[in-house]
Amino acid sequence: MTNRVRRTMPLLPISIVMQLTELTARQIRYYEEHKLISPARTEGNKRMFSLNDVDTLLEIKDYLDQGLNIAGIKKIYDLRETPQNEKAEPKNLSDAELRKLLHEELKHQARPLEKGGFRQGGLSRFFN
Amino acid sequence: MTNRVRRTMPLLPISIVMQLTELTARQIRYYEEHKLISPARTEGNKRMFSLNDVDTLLEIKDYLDQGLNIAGIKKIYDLRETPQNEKAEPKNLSDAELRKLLHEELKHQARPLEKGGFRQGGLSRFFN
DNA sequence: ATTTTTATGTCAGAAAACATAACATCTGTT
DNA sequence: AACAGATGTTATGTTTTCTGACATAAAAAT
Repeated sequence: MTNRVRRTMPLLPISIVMQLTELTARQIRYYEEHKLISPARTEGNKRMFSLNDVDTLLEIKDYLDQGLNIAGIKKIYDLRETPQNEKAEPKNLSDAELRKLLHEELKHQARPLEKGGFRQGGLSRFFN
Repeated sequence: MTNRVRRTMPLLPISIVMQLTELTARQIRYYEEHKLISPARTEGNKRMFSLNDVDTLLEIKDYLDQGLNIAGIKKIYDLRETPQNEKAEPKNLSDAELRKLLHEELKHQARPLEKGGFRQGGLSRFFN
């Protein structure tokens, strides 16, 4: 009878997002503070999250498990959101930074293998 | 990247459901009081609604617009949830009651024609 | 034509959920 | 050892939601 939720619609309070992601409120707010997500706000200033936000949070968890730090994850997202002019100028992100990022990632190559047991990516667990 | 939300999962606070359905909290609680919906509760007793609940509420709105009353809508839902043994015994719902229901509905046949402007059914508006 | 019932509005008081901010702690890096 | 990053914890204030009571307009019953 119904379809796909408009994934950007701010529907979920932080308590639900905590359950869905198994993150603490502290963590979620910290990631927002560092611009990894930007949940909407109610008139009364309460955060309201979209399904996209939840997806992003699950990704962040993954990246952190893989040894990346917040700065690294941030850079990855900044790159994504800037397909810009077909890979125009290298922008203001130095090669040094990118190399460091890559290095960081390689260092931790022996990854923990999904402690949750299963994680087929994103929100698939909650959908059908 | 993602799919269909597990429609029975209690995800939404009443404020969001109000927006989604354009019902007041009073109305939503009243319909619950009359067993048309049964939203989950948090530990702290706050209502949490599933997408199915939202669908149901939109249906209720429609039925009310069509002149049905709460009792009538309730009966319809009770019938639905009782496909039971392939239409076993007529149960405890008398023919008289059913005739009354039908009559009720016919009386109001000249329906208002969707004041909202558009309503293609269910949550489709919020999905893609 | 009254009286009753329905569906909803509104208000009050209490409790839950959430907000921000500060300080604490652990871990890995310099 | 000192520091920075990520998160835990606690305190305090605001928003949201709860239940319950009373009010009311429209519909139904008498």
